[in-house]
Amino acid sequence: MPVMQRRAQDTRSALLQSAREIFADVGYSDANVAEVVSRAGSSVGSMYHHFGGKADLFLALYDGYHARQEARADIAVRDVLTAGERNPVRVFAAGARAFMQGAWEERDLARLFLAGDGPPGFDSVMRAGFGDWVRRSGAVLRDADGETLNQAYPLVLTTVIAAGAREVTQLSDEQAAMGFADDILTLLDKFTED
Amino acid sequence: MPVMQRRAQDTRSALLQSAREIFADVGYSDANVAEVVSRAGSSVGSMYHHFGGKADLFLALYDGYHARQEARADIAVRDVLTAGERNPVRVFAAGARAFMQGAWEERDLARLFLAGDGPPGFDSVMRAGFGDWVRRSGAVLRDADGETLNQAYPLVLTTVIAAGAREVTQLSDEQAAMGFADDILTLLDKFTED
DNA sequence: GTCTATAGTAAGATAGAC
DNA sequence: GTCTATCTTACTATAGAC
Repeated sequence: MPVMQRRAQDTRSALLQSAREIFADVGYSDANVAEVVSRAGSSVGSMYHHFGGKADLFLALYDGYHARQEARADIAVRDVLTAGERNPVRVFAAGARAFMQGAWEERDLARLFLAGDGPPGFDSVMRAGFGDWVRRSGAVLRDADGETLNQAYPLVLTTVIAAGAREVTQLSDEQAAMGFADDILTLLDKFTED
Repeated sequence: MPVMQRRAQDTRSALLQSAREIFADVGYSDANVAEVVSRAGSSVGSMYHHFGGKADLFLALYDGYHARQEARADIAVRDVLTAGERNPVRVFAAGARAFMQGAWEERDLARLFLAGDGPPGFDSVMRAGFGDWVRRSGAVLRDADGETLNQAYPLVLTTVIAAGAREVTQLSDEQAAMGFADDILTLLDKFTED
């Protein structure tokens, strides 16, 4: 991100905030750019100065969310390692749990991204990025046993956590949400034992 | 479906076939109706006579695919029951396997639907229908044990099979595809044992 | 039922003044 | 950087001949 004047930063932020509200409210395809710029108190031209268009606005929101999610998971993993945990399954679970908790906290955005309504191609972009994270974080699990791994393993990890996150964003009560998340983790445990 | 003259049926089929090819080729959002009717040797007016528009054309393709998938799974379950299988896990697995095999056989369509690029709201429509099937087919698994079920169980079944189907459509070799499908089923087994 | 032609509409994107 | 006005594209829908 290039250095930016104060006013430019403000415009950019206002546009992102407005887009976040409107996308979360009506979804990607039903949102229109005119209302985004209007609510932001900006203009179409300004929006196109800062972003490449509607799709790019959406992707910018995703980039921010994605970065925050990775940070949350990294911190959780670091914490559990600091606490002396060495069981790779439990280390991975700590990251996955933080991921689902983050999805719940930012459920307006998480719901949007997991709903499947985004710009063309977004679905696979998201899956790819998320898959990377699981492969990195889940690497420890693979090193644990020497035998040939079931090739479906990374895919199942990815999908189950993503599905858990999606489900959790539908719950308004935090206790219920994290209870569900823990049920997901219990099931994931069954993969790794025996 | 109302009774239809021969010519009307032909037009309808030609439109569906053309839509199938074009959607599979460039995806939903990049497809345009003009080319669909052109390739079908039909016309815009005719298309609007038979279908409600681009989205409806897409949904009609999905309805057909979905019906064929349910039929395949039902037959597989019936066959395995006829063969004397009584283990509910293996009965369910037979249905799930047929589902993934069907996705591979019609991978042009399956890829399209699982890619996440469809008319607004299609993703949740599909998830809902697919969830119904898993709940019906997976009911046997729940009756098997008396203990309180992990609430994440149906969700995990759904997502893992769907993800398996999506992955399988990417493989051009049938052996590789079904090998992957079996790896998925092996992992699902781990949920139900112990 | 099918076709051509065309009007209407919505929204994303661009140009160029300030 | 920001704005207004305009362009372009593409889907939807309709009218009316055959």
